[in-house]
Amino acid sequence: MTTMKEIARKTGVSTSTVSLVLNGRDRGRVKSDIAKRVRAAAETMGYRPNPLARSLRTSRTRMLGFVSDEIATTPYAGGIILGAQDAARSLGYMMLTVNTDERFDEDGGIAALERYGVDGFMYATMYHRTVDVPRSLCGRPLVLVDADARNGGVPGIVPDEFHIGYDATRRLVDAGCSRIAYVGSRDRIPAQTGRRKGYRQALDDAGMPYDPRLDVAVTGNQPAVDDVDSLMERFHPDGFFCFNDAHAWYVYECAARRGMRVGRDVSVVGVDNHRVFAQTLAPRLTTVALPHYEMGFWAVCTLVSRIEGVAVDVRPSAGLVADMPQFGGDGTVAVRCALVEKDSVAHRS
Amino acid sequence: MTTMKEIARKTGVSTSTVSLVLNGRDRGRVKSDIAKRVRAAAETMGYRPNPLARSLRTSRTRMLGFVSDEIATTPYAGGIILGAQDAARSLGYMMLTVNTDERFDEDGGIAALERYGVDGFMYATMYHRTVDVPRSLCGRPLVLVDADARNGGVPGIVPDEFHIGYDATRRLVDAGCSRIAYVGSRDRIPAQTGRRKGYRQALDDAGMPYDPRLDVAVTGNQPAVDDVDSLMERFHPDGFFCFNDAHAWYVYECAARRGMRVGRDVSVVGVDNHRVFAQTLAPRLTTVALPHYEMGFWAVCTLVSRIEGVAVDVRPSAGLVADMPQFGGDGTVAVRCALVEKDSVAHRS
DNA sequence: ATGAAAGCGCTAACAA
DNA sequence: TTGTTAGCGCTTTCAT
Repeated sequence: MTTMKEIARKTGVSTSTVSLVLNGRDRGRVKSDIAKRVRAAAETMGYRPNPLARSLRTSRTRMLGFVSDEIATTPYAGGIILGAQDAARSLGYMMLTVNTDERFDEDGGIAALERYGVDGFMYATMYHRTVDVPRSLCGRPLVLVDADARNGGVPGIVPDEFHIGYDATRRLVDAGCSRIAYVGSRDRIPAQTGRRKGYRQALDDAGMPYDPRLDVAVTGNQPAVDDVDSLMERFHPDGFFCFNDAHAWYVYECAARRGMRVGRDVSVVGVDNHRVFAQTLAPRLTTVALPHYEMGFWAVCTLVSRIEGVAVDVRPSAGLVADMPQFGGDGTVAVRCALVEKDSVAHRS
Repeated sequence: MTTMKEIARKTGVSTSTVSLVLNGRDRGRVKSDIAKRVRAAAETMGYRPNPLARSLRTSRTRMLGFVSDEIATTPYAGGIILGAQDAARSLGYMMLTVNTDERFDEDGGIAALERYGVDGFMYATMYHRTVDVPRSLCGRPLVLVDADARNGGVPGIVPDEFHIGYDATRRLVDAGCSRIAYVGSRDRIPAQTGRRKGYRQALDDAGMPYDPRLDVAVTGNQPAVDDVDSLMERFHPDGFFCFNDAHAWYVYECAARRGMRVGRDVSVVGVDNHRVFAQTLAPRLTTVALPHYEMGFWAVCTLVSRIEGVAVDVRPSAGLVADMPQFGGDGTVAVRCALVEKDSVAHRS
């Protein structure tokens, strides 16, 4: 590991000068040819600053704490972490990840992060829900991911549930469906209430009647299949907006049982909660992609811009971006989700 | 933040003494009542060591680098990270996570980790496969997770693919199935070859004939469904061992189409690759649980024991453990996977 | 425009 | 048994 001292010796200047130059604070303080020599030496010697040593003086570590509550076993997390990491790397930050089991040791992990001197925190939940922000996080730079703070006042990012419901339903409307069902969740979470609102609004905007019998909320597994089965049996929907891909599976199953095919006899749009469904299991499922990656990315950008007190300007790698909100906003912001077209929607216009 | 200096001042001793005491190296070097006073002061003042400052002297950070290749968007990762984190916390380590996009910037992230002074590395792939270990990792303490090193010589942990196939098939044999099919993958990866071997061995041990027509490898989506459909149509298997849960879905779909029910008319055992399937989608699916959590946990334990040169002894939190291998071994080790019983196996003995 | 010196919190020789 | 001193790599006054 090359140190500033070594560069100083080699260049015949003092470490202070090296420090100034290498931190880009040499404008009008160091003669430009000296600066050049220093930079050259640093380059050839492969100098890389030691962030830990630096932090001892500055008490800034360029490390970010990522606190999440991956309850036991969750498949959702990936994208968020990925997005956060990409942003962190672009901005020269490192992510320390910690998971709190919520009930016990909620602050243990946070305290550890603090000892390691992280510059700020992200608190992420693995599905969109309302949380009590741990008190140990109050006062520190903090951004919420996929979570609403019960007491408000904390910047954060969540999917735009309303538009998920709206766009999905709209897609079915555009395809010419005339009896569009919503297969929702029985949990009272923002995702359910928001998506359902979007569903109803889309119907309304399309001048289609809202039929409460087509608006179901299911739970469990066998019961859910039974409910969907009975929905099909009695009311013959020709389009289904499904709370998530698991719910969509019920429709696939029931359709298969009665000799119908999704994309031919019925149309289905589902929220791609588990991601894998759209990729491996049911490529034929038209999905609304949750913006996990984008949320992670946005969170880091926002956090860093607060830490450094300046706007940051990096963009996620192309192709992964759904619809990024502006950075740096206060309060919670919602990302619009992308509709990913597959062929599970029959066109009958 | 309380520092040693403050404790020293308050206690009327030198910081060296404080350091000795607080690091537990005071046996026979510091009078026990002084030690007691120091410890008491540390306690009441809420002293917590500053790991960064310490690392400047010791060049040991108690930070571990977790390098993974979450290709764009993977649902598998969660468990590994979770297990690794739990182990790390028990052992007083912190995890820095970084993802390498493999093609570009493979070493960028690793170099960053190195600058931050991690004590060791984990290199994890998000499905069991053979990898070239990045050269930048050579010579450093390193443990592979869910990966085989192409050139060998690196300790690591992978699932016991053979036993996955063996146990799953055995389960179907025990249930009285007489025509057991294997719905495999067309990828030539350890998971496929290993599981298939286990399948054949289990048949053999049960004295059942191996029928190559029941041993299929599918790919794609529609083609896969078609293949399974034709398998059912022509050879009427009564038991299916499926490469993973996505493959199992094909069986569900085809069964539904012909009015058959899994768990009644046919039996299915699948590998729970995506985890979510077993939980949400198909609780009726009897699954072999991949030991992601366990692998992460084991990896950290092994890594730490190599770093510190001593055996570590922590156990994962109960209820999550399939079958942990012993710690500290050299070379790659395989974890036996747990079979999770659901009711997708019909008993017809 | 440059350098000397102090110090961030901690550890480890070496003295005493 | 305890304290003094030096220094890890870096930043930052303050002299020069």
